[in-house]
Amino acid sequence: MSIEARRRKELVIAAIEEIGVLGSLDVTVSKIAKRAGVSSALAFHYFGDKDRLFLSAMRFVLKVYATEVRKSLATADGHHARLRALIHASFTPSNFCNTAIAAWLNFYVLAQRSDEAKRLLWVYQRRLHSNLVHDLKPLTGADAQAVAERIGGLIDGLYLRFALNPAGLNGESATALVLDALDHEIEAVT
Amino acid sequence: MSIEARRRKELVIAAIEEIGVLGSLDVTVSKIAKRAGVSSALAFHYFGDKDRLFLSAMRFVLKVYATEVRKSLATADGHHARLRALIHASFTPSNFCNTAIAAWLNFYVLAQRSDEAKRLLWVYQRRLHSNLVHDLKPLTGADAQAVAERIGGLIDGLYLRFALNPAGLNGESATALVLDALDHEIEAVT
DNA sequence: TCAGTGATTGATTAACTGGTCAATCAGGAA
DNA sequence: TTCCTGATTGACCAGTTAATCAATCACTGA
Repeated sequence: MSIEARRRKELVIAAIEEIGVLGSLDVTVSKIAKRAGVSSALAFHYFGDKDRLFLSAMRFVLKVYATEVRKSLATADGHHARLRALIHASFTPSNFCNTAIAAWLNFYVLAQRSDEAKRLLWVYQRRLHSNLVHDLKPLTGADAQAVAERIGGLIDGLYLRFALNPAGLNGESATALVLDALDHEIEAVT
Repeated sequence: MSIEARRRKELVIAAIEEIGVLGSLDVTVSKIAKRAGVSSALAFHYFGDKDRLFLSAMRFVLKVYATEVRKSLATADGHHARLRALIHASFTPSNFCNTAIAAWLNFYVLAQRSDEAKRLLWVYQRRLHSNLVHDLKPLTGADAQAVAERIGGLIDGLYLRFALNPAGLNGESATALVLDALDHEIEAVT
């Protein structure tokens, strides 16, 4: 791993942590750099400006999630199992933790003023949606679109509720909640 | 209406609008005051500091929502109708619009650093939850808690999705989506 | 008339922050 | 050695902003 790659990663992780601790995008480049053990000037050297550092942090979080999804799907056999895997991956500790969710919440705020941030979140939602639809279709037929909309929406909603009250929800209970919703949706169609 | 009450309301509404336009809490008191047609010093005179202005804005938004819910429930007869009214009220134009939702999203961010903001959102969630449970119990029995969790979560999730892409969703489609989820949940139990 | 009270503001300040830049440093190639 | 390139930084600046404050202004009750 080159020095540049390492520094970039360290800064990106520091940014996520700092956003997580502060709970907002109102973090200073200096604080981020200090957390990464370098000077703020180096952050500018590598990322150009603050927003590009934020966007890199976003890509990092979404990539972690995508990796989790891929890993989970690899071991799943059959449509129902794949749906379960998809839901399970959404509440894995690497995503469903304080820092990741605080950052994720703030990325929605960033998306209000950054088209690139909006695009990234959009890609995430579309991918989840099409994954859901793909395995829902054989089980629910024409209702797959609407069901996917509801399951996806519920997942996002639980993220939001976790952001407000991390103690009131954990990965397992959230997974169980969504799995039940899935079963009820499928049951209602058949 | 006293001058003080009028000014406070004007400033609160200006704050919500400004947050809506900027899409973040990174708004200046001066801009808010200018939007309200007064000087920034007056905002400090009435609210003491920026955070207390934000909290007042939050209370305002949540009160608008509560009013909508009360109005909607007043005309509903029977458990199922009350559930429909509850869901319908959540997607009324006065709540489910660009400015309100942008503000609402940022209140979740505010809650990351303000206990009072956290408490206010907590009250909102609890009230929705207990409202749902109250009318769900006769229809779903012991599952009422879990179903309410899912319906409430879905509503929040749709708010979030609207924040990202206001064009992809409107009040009617969102209402229909949640109503279908409700029907499927009830159907699955009976 | 006049004193008192709350509304209102322009001016000011102290602190902070994004971003720049010239200057050093370390290591490899020639 | 000498040169070059990328890593790294401390110092610095220009702009912004929350909060303060002394000073008006408008009105009311005695």
